[in-house]
Amino acid sequence: MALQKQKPTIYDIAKISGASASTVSAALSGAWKARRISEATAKKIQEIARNHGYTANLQARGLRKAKSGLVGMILPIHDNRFFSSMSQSFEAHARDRGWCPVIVSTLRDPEEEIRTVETLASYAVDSLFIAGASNPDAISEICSAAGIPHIFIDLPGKSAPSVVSDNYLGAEMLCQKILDTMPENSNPIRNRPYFIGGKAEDYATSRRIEAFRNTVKAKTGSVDDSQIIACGYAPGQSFREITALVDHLGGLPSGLFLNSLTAFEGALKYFVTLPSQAFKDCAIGCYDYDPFGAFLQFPVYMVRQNSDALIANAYQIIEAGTTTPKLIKIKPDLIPPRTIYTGRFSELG
Amino acid sequence: MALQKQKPTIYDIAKISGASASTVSAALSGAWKARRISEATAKKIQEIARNHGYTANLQARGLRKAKSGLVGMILPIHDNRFFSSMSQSFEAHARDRGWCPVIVSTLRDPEEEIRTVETLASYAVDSLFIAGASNPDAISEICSAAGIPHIFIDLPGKSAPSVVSDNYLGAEMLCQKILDTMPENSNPIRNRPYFIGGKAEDYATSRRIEAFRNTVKAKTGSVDDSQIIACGYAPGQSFREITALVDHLGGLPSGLFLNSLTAFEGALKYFVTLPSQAFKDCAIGCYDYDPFGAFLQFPVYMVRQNSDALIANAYQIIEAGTTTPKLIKIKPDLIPPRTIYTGRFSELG
DNA sequence: AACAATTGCACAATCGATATTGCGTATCGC
DNA sequence: GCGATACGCAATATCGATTGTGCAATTGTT
Repeated sequence: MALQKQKPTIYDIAKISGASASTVSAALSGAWKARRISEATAKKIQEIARNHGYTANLQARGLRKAKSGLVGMILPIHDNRFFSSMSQSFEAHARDRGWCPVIVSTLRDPEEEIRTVETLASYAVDSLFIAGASNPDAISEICSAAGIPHIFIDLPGKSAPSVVSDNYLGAEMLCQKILDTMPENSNPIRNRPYFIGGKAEDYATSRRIEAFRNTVKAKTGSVDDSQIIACGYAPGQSFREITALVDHLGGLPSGLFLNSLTAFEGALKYFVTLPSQAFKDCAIGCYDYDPFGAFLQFPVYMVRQNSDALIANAYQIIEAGTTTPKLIKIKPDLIPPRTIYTGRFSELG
Repeated sequence: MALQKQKPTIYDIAKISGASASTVSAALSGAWKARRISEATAKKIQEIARNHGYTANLQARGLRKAKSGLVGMILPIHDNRFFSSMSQSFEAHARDRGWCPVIVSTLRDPEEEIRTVETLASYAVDSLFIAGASNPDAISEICSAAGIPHIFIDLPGKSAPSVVSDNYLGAEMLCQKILDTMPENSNPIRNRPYFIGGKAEDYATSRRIEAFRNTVKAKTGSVDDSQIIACGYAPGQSFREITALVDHLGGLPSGLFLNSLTAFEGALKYFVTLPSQAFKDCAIGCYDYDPFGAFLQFPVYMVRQNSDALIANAYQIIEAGTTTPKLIKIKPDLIPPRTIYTGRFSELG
């Protein structure tokens, strides 16, 4: 058991089989035909390798081939339905291609982003998927310098291809629903929808804010800056902002556009302090989908970004070898209240 | 820009600085003091390296040192609050130590598990955290053969240390709450709690089933096997089982112990087809916590496993160098309905 | 039978870093 | 003033795989 016999290398297998290391390598890598190794020799070596539990040292291979077999993805946070379902898709596609996925979250910290990209570059990831970065250009530069094909998900990079959700469309649909279902409120400052969460500088959020503005303006004639509270993504922030808002308005506004699941979580943290009927006069929508969010004590329209389509398209582009800027938009879906979408992994888990 | 100058290596830096590669290595790795390189030389080399954008090739380093700087974790699925918050903790702890986290999900497929562990071993991960594996012994064997320190999370391994949730205690607390809040039902086969989800063979589930049995028996005098429906973790499964159950009982039972968030999701998919008042006469509890699950149209008691404590303890054990079997139990928390726990990352996201 | 072509494989260089060894020079002790 | 340390660094082997090259032995050609 505890025999510290190291893992066998091609040299061990070579010794045992009587062949040379290069022959072993060829036999095991599948290159034996091209290298004119006889089938008998190849089979024999493969058999011996199997019996001795040989597995390749992927660091050595990676060093030699200047490739690693790793595909990297960076995202803001794991602990979120949107991103974790992206992880799931990312992994499934990687697996299909025999690659090993490395998913790292950067907590939306620009420095952490850079550090992470550099680390992944040092491990020679063969390509990098970047979701929700705050400084795409700096990342592109590092990747380009290291010769790493990369692609941006859900934010357009200036110097690499991108696959984004159609944030304008999604926000427009959601906003329209909020406006349509918004109850009349006698208090004018409460009788209008509010946008909560996200960072105005972020591409996705900026598109959504634009849609919010336009849609609300078209319906109600005007939008005040105070209706847009881009307080970041953290639950703690939105909790504080909503608390303050309700305090200021003297109650919930008649419409709430929650810009992310995390913002929604923060809102929820406040909502639980309210009596149940408090939600009667507020139409609530959330950009991003969570099955549990779809069945709360109040109806919620949610926008489900098609994370699998985002990822699938990104893989296609990467595999096609495209490195020039290019923008693909994926249409999100508006999910009505009480709709449980369990996705392509509903038979797993 | 597009100058295909490869990333500089220590040899490039050596040439530029006039020093030898080994000196460059020492200067950059921080080992220069121990290797009696003068501070002046070291500083000069570091400066040059910085100016030329040198970063170490971690594959080469890994090959040479027979270490990779990678820490692996395998888990069943990303797209789940319990596991994704484990990922978040796992990563944070890895970062604190300067390690690079590699998190891979195996979809509870035993073969995939083995393949994944072998792949990670081939990349020479320095240690491996195994959460929710279906065949711990096989994994242990591979790791031991490869000399990889490993630890099991939430299931006890026979040949390596483990950190587990106190599943019995958690299930007991949850079950007690369900029994306490369970409404009286005139129909005897509906007037009892049902346990839904999970695999009876799995350690965690088996402990929970035991607690369920004992607690229910203590309260009601008996438990029938039909009350325990360990139909797996997939939402699709629990959806079908609950549909069939309600069909068979002629309505919801008076208590439901949902054994995982995924089982809960499946239940939800059925619940949305029911009228709102259907839940009045059913006490529902879920093992595992989701903030959105805490505020549904019906009250739900949830058990929050302390994923951060699980991970933190696991890191401690790994760092202490413990490789012998050992079992640490972490107490889970019972979270009442309408309680939004946003965790240690509530200021992020 | 002489020569060419093919087959089957071994040898050695290489990837980029680290670790061991050793050599010349400066400093020290007495 | 001469050997003993200490110092500062270069050379070199090494990690385990891949790959270009070359050399026998076999097969084929006329």
